[in-house]
Amino acid sequence: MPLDRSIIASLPLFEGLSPAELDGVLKDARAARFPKESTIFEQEAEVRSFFVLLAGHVRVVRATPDGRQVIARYISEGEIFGIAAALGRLTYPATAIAAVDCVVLVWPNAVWPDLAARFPVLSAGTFKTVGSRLQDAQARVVELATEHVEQRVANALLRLANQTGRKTEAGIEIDFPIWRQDIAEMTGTTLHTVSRLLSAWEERGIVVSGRQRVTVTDAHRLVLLAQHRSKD
Amino acid sequence: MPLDRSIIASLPLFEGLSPAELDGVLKDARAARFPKESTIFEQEAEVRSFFVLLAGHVRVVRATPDGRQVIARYISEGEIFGIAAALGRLTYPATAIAAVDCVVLVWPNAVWPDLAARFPVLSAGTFKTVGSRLQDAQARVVELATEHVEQRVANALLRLANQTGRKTEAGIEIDFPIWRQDIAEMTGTTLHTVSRLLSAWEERGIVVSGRQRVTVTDAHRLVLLAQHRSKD
DNA sequence: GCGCCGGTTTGCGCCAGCGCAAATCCCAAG
DNA sequence: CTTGGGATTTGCGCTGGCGCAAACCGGCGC
Repeated sequence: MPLDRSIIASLPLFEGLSPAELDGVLKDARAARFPKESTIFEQEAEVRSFFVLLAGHVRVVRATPDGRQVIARYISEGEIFGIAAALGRLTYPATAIAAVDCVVLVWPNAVWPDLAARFPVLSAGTFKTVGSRLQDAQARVVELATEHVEQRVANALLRLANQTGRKTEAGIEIDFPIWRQDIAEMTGTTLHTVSRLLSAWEERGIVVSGRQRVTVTDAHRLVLLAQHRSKD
Repeated sequence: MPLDRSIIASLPLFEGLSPAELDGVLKDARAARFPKESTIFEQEAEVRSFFVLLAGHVRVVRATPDGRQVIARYISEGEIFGIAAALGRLTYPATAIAAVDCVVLVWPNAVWPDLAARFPVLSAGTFKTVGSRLQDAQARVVELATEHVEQRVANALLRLANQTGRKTEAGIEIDFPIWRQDIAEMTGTTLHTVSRLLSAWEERGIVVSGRQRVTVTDAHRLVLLAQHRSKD
């Protein structure tokens, strides 16, 4: 396993583990590569593993019975995901797809109880991750329930820019291929509406976008759009 | 503390604890009564305690910066809530209000790490609870993103009926006072639309409703409404 | 260089559901 | 019994945003 141990050791999740302990944690793990657009695990499939993302970006998608789908979140480097087992589930609630070529650590889910018991740091860190996902999900519920499409799309772009933005001379570019349909599935709208919004924003100099690419050039005005109250 | 220990012992959360262990868990708890419509904890307030609901129903509400609010969930008897501390938060992300007169157990949040370490059953149970809340929240995201108001309201009523329904001769009655505005805040719509829907459903014999009261008389047809695809 | 294919843009018509406003109803206090 | 106020119902007009369809565009393979 030619993995850089020091990079792994520096992940927040493993903070506070001694090198020996880290060895113990990693003993049961294997590294795996997932090429762009390949499936890491599938919704409804039996839970066999949990994962830590070392490099790349992962898209987590929930499909509805009638074939529509919603992007639950993007996983960034260093995050733990696929932890359905720890939450007492037998099947994955969503599908995970590599948005770009990815490197992940994989543990068989059976080792979780042991790891969690031996390394409270891990358990607490996972609690924290789950907690922030819960916050996140509930914030999105509020957003979907109270805000207009324009605000939601603005918010989604801002979140992406914050989470995975790469600074370029033009502005903050979202660091993986994303197309209109994706943004629509993050915000509960249609690719048509997203396209219209991006076009309008591009005209006003707030974003620059093209095929599978979005760059936020004026984050400040985008924030204003995101906060815009219908009653002001 | 004139609390019926056996009732507490029978809660799923405490399953698997010996009577002695249960004593240890309860040693740090105190019981408290919250009258109808009183606030148990407030959004943004510093986290001081976590709670288990012994009797009653609690409404958990998130307020938006512009004064609108969204009902995150109703807590039923036996559930743990206000566990922001376990999730690494310093303030509560929402406000909890007693929907009816309530009895709760209260722990100072400082005892959580100790309890979690000493009683893995508690920790795992809380993980499970948080996991199911996360599922729930993400399911609501999908619902809000893909379904129409009619389906969302139908789903909300079905969830309430399942979670807290009381069988009467007329059908399944929701067991606490709930008004149109509440249902609107659970589903991201307005009380007007909810009222129109309930009126229409009442005409068709699917529900009976009145002031602060809803009874589902034909759950089967309500399920059909909830599942109705726009393209059928 | 050309054509194809999938992503993107844009126009157009429509309607679900919101906002406003008024009427009505029902409980509870007096 | 009467009255007041909050909950609920209902009508009406308007519009945000969807669905459909067509045009457009840019990269890639041949």
